[in-house]
Amino acid sequence: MVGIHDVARRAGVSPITVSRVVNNRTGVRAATRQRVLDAIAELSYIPNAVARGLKQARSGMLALIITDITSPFFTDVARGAEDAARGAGLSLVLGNSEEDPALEAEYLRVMGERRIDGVVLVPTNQAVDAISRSLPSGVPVVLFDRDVPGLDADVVCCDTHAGTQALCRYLLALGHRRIAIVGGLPTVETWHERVGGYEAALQEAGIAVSPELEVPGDYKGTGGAAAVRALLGQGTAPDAIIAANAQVALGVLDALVAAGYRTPEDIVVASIDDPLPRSTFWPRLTVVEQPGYDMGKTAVELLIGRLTGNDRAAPPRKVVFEATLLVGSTSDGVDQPVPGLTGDGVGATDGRMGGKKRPIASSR
Amino acid sequence: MVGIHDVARRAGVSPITVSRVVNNRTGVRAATRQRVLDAIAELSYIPNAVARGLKQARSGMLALIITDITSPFFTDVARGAEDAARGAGLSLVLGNSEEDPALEAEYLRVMGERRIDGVVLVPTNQAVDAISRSLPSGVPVVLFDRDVPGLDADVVCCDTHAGTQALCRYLLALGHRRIAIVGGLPTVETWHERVGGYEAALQEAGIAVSPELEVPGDYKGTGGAAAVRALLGQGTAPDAIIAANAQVALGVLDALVAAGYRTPEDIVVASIDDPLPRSTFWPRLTVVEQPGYDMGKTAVELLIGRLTGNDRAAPPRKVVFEATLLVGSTSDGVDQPVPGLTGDGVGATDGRMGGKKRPIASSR
DNA sequence: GTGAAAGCGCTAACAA
DNA sequence: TTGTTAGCGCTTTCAC
Repeated sequence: MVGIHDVARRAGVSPITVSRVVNNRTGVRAATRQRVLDAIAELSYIPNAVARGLKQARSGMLALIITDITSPFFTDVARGAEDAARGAGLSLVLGNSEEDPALEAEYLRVMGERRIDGVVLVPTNQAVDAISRSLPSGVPVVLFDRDVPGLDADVVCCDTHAGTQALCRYLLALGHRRIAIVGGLPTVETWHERVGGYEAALQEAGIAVSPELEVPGDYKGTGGAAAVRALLGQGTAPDAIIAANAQVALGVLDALVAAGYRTPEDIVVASIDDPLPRSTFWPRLTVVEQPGYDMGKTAVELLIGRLTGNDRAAPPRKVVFEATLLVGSTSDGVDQPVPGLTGDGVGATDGRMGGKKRPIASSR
Repeated sequence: MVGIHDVARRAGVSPITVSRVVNNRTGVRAATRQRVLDAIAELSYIPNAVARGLKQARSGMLALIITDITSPFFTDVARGAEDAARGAGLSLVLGNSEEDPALEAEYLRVMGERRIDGVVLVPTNQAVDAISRSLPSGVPVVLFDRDVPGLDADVVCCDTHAGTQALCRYLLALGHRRIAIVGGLPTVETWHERVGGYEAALQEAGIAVSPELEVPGDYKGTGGAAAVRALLGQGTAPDAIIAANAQVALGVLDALVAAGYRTPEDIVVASIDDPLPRSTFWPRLTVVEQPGYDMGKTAVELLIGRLTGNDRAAPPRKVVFEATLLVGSTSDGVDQPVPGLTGDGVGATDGRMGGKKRPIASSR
């Protein structure tokens, strides 16, 4: 393997001069620079980022650890994170924890040993220990999608409480009274957030909360289908069902069809996150959408802020994005965002983030 | 940052002994090992994989460079690749080329500098140069989904020629005569493969190939929708449409609905790859499915074979997986694989791979 | 504008 | 079973 030394000899300079050229640093005469560039080309020299990383104590890599790589939401997140990382010359190492704390801990350990420069983590409920044990101190962490109390980390998430509340309000406005919410994982904060928004909307409308209409699951399609079967086994069928995420929505629709129900004629289905790319498919669901791409991008940008030193020691920040209600054909004919229904201060814009996707930033 | 030296001093041994303990090597007395482990725990020592990588000239990382991270097929691939990599103690660095040769070259350059141990690459049509220029010689490459002639690399792909042929045969058996195929990217081999299978089936049935029924696109939903509009603008509408991949299928369905056509009553839609996870959604499409998870897993296993030396210098291998025809409700009521229709030797099993997903292995 | 010396943290080869 | 020596390929510090 040809090294910086070989290039230096060939160009008749010292290794450090080659280093300066490779890293585009000033202080090299144009003629010298050209000689070095020629030597690099002639020898097909490829700089060794591992050696550079060892010396500089920076690997140039970030970790992205998510809980479900097949979820369209996290796929969007990964794309946003990737774009932001590449833009800063960083690479993204992928981890897929499958909601398993042991797997999460294993990933954190490996990432720590690889001297990852920062981590975007969708935490399980046992992440605190794993983080402090596995990561070298000083490695910045951005918690994603879920907050974990008692951790000195930035947080990027989406206000699905307000989003679900808006969605539920909308269903109530359509005249539905027996609304179910199904499919979220009870060990994860986001499920309780969504149920909270749902209950808030019911209470506003003076409707009693029925525990049997809140059916948890595992954020997967099978759980959604099982929830529907459970609901239909009860005395009275619901007239609307809110699926806790995209995959659950597909399971719900499948189970409804299998049981002989039509959507939206018999039972309306709505969802947190769109199960289909850009809502292209028919029938369009009414959904509350999280801006996954921008959330992923923002998470990496927060990490980069910590790394480049500007924000190195800033207090932990929490960036909350707004969910957008998109009304589709499973509940009615409209097909536009309905911002008015979001209410409660959601929609406020924080200047720092550009406000494109309406994040609401606040220190914690 | 605490290093191996600090641990050694604390345990009263030499650094190399600590190294042996950390790497679970034999030749350390149990008592000594325990002293070292205690010291590691007391100091919260985290081994530095960057330094180890520099010394051993192995980074312990593989690259996965795909062309569309939002495609459900490649998502499955990533999951399979991830699982295989983790099982071998390797990490996966992600790249998303978006079918852009420049971006692909950039990723290859960065991965080369990071001294990635191997690459799984979904190549654009300009990959040959980028590979030879950017990767240190000796880094094994597995071409994925698409073959690139003249490259000393293993290949993992799926026989979508046969798959599309089977799908088209099936549509012909249902009585369709004006069958279109839409949405693939003409710069990519896989489109021509699929069209080839389509034409073969037509010719078997004695039906002339009509160029206006072969409408390319970009493997995205918008292209599928545009293709449908083009087809409907022609004199006679097709009675069946084969979408070149999952995303195209959604665009096709969307455009059909928008134009007032029903599926399957007016025009039957079928697809290469299922646009929805595990076919849970209704109406189920008739699809030809590629085993993405196993293909991704196999690709990484091939790389590992090259790395561990068993197959280090073996001639390039090509592993061809079989596509499976799954008949769904958009074309009729059945819902099972139809192996009989696959014909032509597809379905043969290669012992080496276990045959679970029926790969057909052959040296090139 | 350019270079010499030193060392990042680890492990291979050899020695004891 | 344990330790010593040397060096992976690069960049930082200081000197010229």
